[in-house]
Amino acid sequence: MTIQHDKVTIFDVAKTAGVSSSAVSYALNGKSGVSEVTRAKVLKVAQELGWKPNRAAQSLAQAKSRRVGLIMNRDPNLFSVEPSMMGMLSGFGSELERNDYSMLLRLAGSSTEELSIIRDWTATGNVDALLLLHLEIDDPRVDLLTKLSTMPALAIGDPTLAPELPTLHSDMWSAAERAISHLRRYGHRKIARVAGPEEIGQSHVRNTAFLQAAGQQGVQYQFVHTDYTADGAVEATRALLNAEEKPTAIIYDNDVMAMSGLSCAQQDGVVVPRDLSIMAMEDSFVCHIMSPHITAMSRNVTEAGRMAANIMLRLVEGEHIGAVSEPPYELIERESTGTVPSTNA
Amino acid sequence: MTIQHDKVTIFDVAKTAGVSSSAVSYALNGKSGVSEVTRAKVLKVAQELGWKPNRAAQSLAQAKSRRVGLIMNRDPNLFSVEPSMMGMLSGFGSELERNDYSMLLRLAGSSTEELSIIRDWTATGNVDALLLLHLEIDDPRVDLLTKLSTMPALAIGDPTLAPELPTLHSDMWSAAERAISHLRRYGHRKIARVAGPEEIGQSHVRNTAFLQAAGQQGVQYQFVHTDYTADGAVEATRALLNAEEKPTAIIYDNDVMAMSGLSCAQQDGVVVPRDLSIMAMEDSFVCHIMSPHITAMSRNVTEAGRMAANIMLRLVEGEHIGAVSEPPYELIERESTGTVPSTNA
DNA sequence: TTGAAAGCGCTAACAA
DNA sequence: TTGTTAGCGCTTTCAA
Repeated sequence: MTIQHDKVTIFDVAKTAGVSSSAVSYALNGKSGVSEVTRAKVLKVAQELGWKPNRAAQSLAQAKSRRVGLIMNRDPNLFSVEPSMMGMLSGFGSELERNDYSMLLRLAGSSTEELSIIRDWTATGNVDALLLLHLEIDDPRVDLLTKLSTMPALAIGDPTLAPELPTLHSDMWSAAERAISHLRRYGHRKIARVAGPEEIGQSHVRNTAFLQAAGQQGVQYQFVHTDYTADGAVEATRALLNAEEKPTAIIYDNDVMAMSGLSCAQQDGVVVPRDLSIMAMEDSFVCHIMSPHITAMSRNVTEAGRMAANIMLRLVEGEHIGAVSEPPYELIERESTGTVPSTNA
Repeated sequence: MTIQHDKVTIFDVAKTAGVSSSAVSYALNGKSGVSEVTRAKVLKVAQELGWKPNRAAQSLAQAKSRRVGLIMNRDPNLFSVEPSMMGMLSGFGSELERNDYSMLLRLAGSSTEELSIIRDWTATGNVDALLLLHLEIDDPRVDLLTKLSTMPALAIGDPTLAPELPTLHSDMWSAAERAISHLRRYGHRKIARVAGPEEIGQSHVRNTAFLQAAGQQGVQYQFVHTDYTADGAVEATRALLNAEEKPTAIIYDNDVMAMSGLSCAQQDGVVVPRDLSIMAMEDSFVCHIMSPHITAMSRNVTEAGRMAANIMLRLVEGEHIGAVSEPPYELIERESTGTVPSTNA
């Protein structure tokens, strides 16, 4: 009915409700200090006038922006191709949404640029906290943030990669243990793993986790690093299969799987002999190609995103948080869809 | 040297520079009304103190946020899988970066939610303008925004899909004309096209563009819609090949190509007979499989992103802008890489 | 060219 | 429980 067009402020609401502006503020923020009657009246009027808080004013008065920062590295691949990234973002974003927070996104062309964005944010108050993705070994962002120590930040990755920062990570040690024992149960004793680039922190963490798990379970284990190309993954696979200690099962890190565009079907049809088992971490597959079986070792990325959001909200509240663990990987066996082609290389 | 830690404001700068706060403001914003001597002094002091403007205060005073809004539909696929999306975002973001703007990102779980986010933004001043992606036919967002008319918005897509809004689009008519004449030059007279979902605005625009181009050049033409799955694309291809008027060339819309994970190689190896030419719009391929030729009909998505950013900046300045056209598609012929496998279905 | 001061819209401390 | 008022940090008008 009363569709106002120009900026309706808290004073407009106060006036038409016949109360003071502070009463309005209290009422609308659900704070005490105002009677239920006034609160109801204020809410009704605010609704009718279509009032919404001016975010800039709110931010200024409260020294809080209700925004969290996200820096996208110029290489869009890291965001676009890795499916877990978007899954996380989806959980992350929807949880922020529920709490009336939003994400501020900026683009960095280099590590230096990224650092200067972080500096900018800590000085301008443009965000309340920030999310650190794709941790690397000796990551300069981690350094900077622990040094500044004034901007809450959550790093997604193993605690060892960001010792002083709150982190959210999936328990690679238990995942590796279970992956290996799963393959072992199917009779495999020589297992290899195709890992992502060496400088990616996650690859490194997995290296040691798998090494230990394999050692404990007494299976032979080797790994090889690749870049994020299909050719690289194929190359690595060939190298493993031509080696003397040829593995009977190969585990592919999920990022390799995703970035290089490999899939079980392609592996079967194009590169990999039919009697080879393939296991990929996180969102991908374990294929037992001789039997119509697919087993997925899967990470709940959406839930991880939600957890990340909630941790950040608590960080903004000033809470101190250390290393948090995601829900454990799930091992899912199911029938193959049967779309695996029967061709071979 | 003088590393201040707590908030350094414009007054701190003014005091240590021995001038007034307004002088500082003028100096730092490059405005006239202050002598070069003072300006230099102020800049030096500000630098030393590590001053940066508080964004909330700036936004409040100027009624400008230096942010543009982006709403991500809950379906992360639309963002993650379609490669042109991230390419655009990259160009868009870097151009914003140069202008000291950033992107505010929110997640919508439904169309209704998306609309309410738009309403929220127009009321709270949280963004200065917004970018509309993935236009649909009779898009409710277009309706809402033309009705509100207070929030500048740029729609990415054909002007016919958002008649009242500024739009940025690639010229499908000329692209279709060139695609068809290209295939025609290779002797094709029966051409088919595998399009994306019917409700996607872009599919619709292409339908009519290709129909017209084919009519003008006197070639037979048909199209079929698919969903964004590999199976759907394969299904559609089969249907076309089993039809009476079997085409000798099939054009795949780039989004189908990207979303369904098809590639020239797969087409050759898995689904499509070897004597079939494949053409995909935008970032993908025309394969002349009998000869070692690949032709790409490619859209410069990064440049499109940059253009989008600059248009938005002008919109924020109050400029009136109508339909803008991206640089035309480029037709690139090159040698095949030779990785196309020789297997067949 | 300068400086003082009045906003911008909201929050929160303080009085009434 | 209320209303008044002083900030939050910056921009910008207006006098000096």
